[in-house]
This record gives sequence, structure tokens and C-alpha cells, in this order.
Amino acid sequence: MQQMENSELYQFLAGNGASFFTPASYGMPPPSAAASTMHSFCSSSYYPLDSSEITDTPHQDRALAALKNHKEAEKRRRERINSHLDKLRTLLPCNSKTDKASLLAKVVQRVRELKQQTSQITELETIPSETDEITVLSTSSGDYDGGDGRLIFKASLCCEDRSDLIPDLIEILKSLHLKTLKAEMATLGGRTRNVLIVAADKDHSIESIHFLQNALKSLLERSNSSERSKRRRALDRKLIV
Amino acid sequence: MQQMENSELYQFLAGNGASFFTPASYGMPPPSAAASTMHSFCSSSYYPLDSSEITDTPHQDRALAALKNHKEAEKRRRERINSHLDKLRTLLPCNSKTDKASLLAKVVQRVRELKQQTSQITELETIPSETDEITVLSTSSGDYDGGDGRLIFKASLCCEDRSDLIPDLIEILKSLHLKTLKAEMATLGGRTRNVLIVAADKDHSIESIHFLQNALKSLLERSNSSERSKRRRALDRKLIV
DNA sequence: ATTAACACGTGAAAC
DNA sequence: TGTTTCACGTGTTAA
Repeated sequence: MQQMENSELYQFLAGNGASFFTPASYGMPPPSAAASTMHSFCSSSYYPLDSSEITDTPHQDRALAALKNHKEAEKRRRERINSHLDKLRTLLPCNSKTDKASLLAKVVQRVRELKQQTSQITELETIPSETDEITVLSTSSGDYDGGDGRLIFKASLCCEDRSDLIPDLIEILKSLHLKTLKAEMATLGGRTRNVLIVAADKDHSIESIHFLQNALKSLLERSNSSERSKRRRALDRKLIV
Repeated sequence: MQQMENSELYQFLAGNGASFFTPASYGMPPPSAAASTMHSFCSSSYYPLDSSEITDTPHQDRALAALKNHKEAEKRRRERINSHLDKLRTLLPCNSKTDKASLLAKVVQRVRELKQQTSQITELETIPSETDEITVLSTSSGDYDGGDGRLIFKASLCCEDRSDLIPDLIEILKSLHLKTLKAEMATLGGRTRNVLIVAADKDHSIESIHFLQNALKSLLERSNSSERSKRRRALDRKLIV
């Protein structure tokens, strides 16, 4: 918009030989390579010379030096940015030829995932409540987890405590091929809450969340049918006293 | 190097009025704003016209259209890249005015940290060995953790099992203001290994690692002095049988 | 007045 | 072929 690309003058004044032998293009006949110098000659003859054109060589020198500095600084800036992009290329699952935009898209996605995972792993509420509860959440909230291909689930189970609850839980996770990343378990007044962060295999889809949910539900029902009365009585007695 | 910026011809042919009123600079006297058009006039008169200059207007049109497409595509590319950079700006602890290079530097650092944290949280070896062990590692390996300001430690304690080991451990972590992100505990043959991923407060320095190490050491010694003989005998008996 | 950062238009090369 | 991506030099603007 507000640009002119009228810098051939400076290219000429700089005596930058490299640009003189740039192959002509766009049907301009040879020796169009010298055209950039001709611009200057032409305008010099077309417009009357003013005194500054003779006496301001120091001005020209300074402008020239400034332009050179500018050029080099800009190159350094580009290199700085690109070096960081290269580092990111090594940090992500992508080859060195993925273009900048796609690379940055991957980076955005990855940072979001990692943020989410660590925050979910960190924030656990383990104080058991008085009501039975089962919650199973997916970390990736539905969209495909491109990170390392694994879905992360957060499962919370709050129920009466019993001695073989943990082994049963472990059995469920094993049968569903879920790997436990973090488990936090607390018991209070005969009740327990177990919060699990589990990673699914790559072959799992988001639907696995339902298998886990159902398994935990049956576990809870099993728990209630067999041991409920005994524990309940003990808890009630404790509350009465 | 291999560039000429000799595109005034196309600016002129395109009739792009915007560039005509660009303020002159570098001491070129007015009406230098028209200089870019003069380049074309000048070169047209200096070099003999060939037939193509009259008959190839369709060529010119095509080249012009191509140039316009190119220009717009490049603009779209820039916008795509910059939009991703903006997304990253919102994802990281930095304002919207941090420059590209610094932003990307932060991104590199953040991705490295998060990778390291999640991998350390994931990779735990909990099978207890027959020899007593204490290891305390720092996640950030010495450099400042710019992530959310917290240092992450990984502590592993392998020793004889005893009933009040966990409460003692919890007491230690509480007194050192360390928050447990993940704990994995396994017992086998009367021995136990506890692997803890703990996060230090922001006011902790990397030196806190020594306090934790010493506390665990004293815990292990306490364990050995009181309960060792009894457990050892039981274990030895088991091994003999 | 320097310096640094940005968007732009362009030529070249990949595909 | 045309489409896409890149590096470059430049003009401009802000601290």
C-alpha cells in the first residue's frame, strides 16, 4: 500500500554488484539487468539537479550505512526466529520439512494438551463424601489427542471402604488395558474416595470411557451388596457416639 | 543478493494508485512520488520496443493476475502464521506485546518443561529392590523453572516396610511444604518402594532438594533402628523356606 | 538519532 | 502447469 520499492537508487549507489547480474524476467529484454541503474540515470536527467545531489555524499554514505545495518539486523532477526522454530521441530513429532504454519499449529495443540494433562494430574479432590459417586472424564474433551496418541481419563470413585476394593479396581484397569498414571486414595470414617488418572492404549477410542464407567458401576454395586450393612452399622455407631 | 526490486513496472501497469502518493524520502525532491512511474517510461524509451510490448497485453494481464494472486496468498500465509503465534501468546504467561522471537523462546522452554514433567510423572519404577535406596532428583535439572514457578522433585525411597512409614513420609512432606502430585507405592516380600513426584512452593530454591534428601535419610535410619531386626528375621525365614 | 520489531511485496525454488 | 513456501530487502513505526 504505502510502499514504493524504489530502492534501486541505493542498490546503485552502494555499488552492490550482485544485483547487476540478476537474470531479467517478465519479458524485459537484455540488457535489462542494468535497468535498475538506468532508473537513477533517468531520473537524474529528467529532474533538474539540485545542489544537494553533489554535496550530500556524506548524507548518502550515512544513509547507505544505515540501510546496510538495517538489512543485517533484519537478517539476524529472521535467523533468531527460525532457530527457535527449528528447536520446536525437534521437540515435536514432525520432520524438519514441515512448514512454519503447520508446525505452529502442532505446537499450539501440544501446549494445550500438556497444560491440560498436568493440570488434571495436579488437581485432585480426594476427600470422600457421604454419597456414592462415580465420575469418568476424558482429558482431551472429545477431540483427537495427537500428543503421543494416548487418551487420558480421570476416574473418581467414592464409596464404602472394603478390604478388596483396591484389588478389584486394579483388576478392572488391567482388563481394560488402562495404565495408571496417578492414583490418590483417601479414607475417612469408613468411606473412601479413589481418584485415578489413567492412560488408554493407542487403540482405544473415546468410547472406552463407557466401559470404564460401567465397570466402576458394577464394582460399586458389588461393594454395596456384600459389605454395606456391616460398614454402615460401624459408621452409624461412630456417628452416634 | 539475487534480488532487484525492479517491480515498479508492475506497480505502474497495475495502476495501483496507492503508491503514487507515498511520501518521498531519502532527500529525493518532489515530485519523486511519480518516480516509480518514471522508471518505466524511461526504460521504455531507452531500449528499443519489441513487438511483444504491444501485442502481449494478455501476457501482461496474466502476469499481473499471477502477481496479485501471489501477493494475496503470501498475505494469507502471514496471517495464518501470526494467528498461531497469537494463540501461543494467550497460552503462555506473557502479554500480547512480546515479540515473536522471545515468544518462541518461551514456547520452546515451556514445551521442554511440560514434556519432562509428564514423562517423569508417567515413568515410575516401583518394584522394590533388596537394597535400601534413596534418590531425589530435580525435574528442571538446575535451570530456572519459568513454567508456573514451581520446582518438581522426584523422590524414591526403598526400604523395609513398616506400618507407620507412610504417616512419617506425609509428615515430612508437610513440614517441607511439598505437595504430592503423584505417589506410587508397592510392597513385595516385606519391602516397599515409594516413588513420589512432589511440587515445591514458589519460594523454594533448588537447594530444598537437600532438605528432602536428609529427611528421607533420617526416616530410613529410624526405620532400620526400630523395626529392622523383626522384619529381617521374617524375610530371612521366608527366603530360607 | 539509534535501535528493534513488524508487515509488506517480491523472486526463486519445491512439488 | 499453478500452487505454496521460503528468504530477502525494504518502508514504517515505536521506544
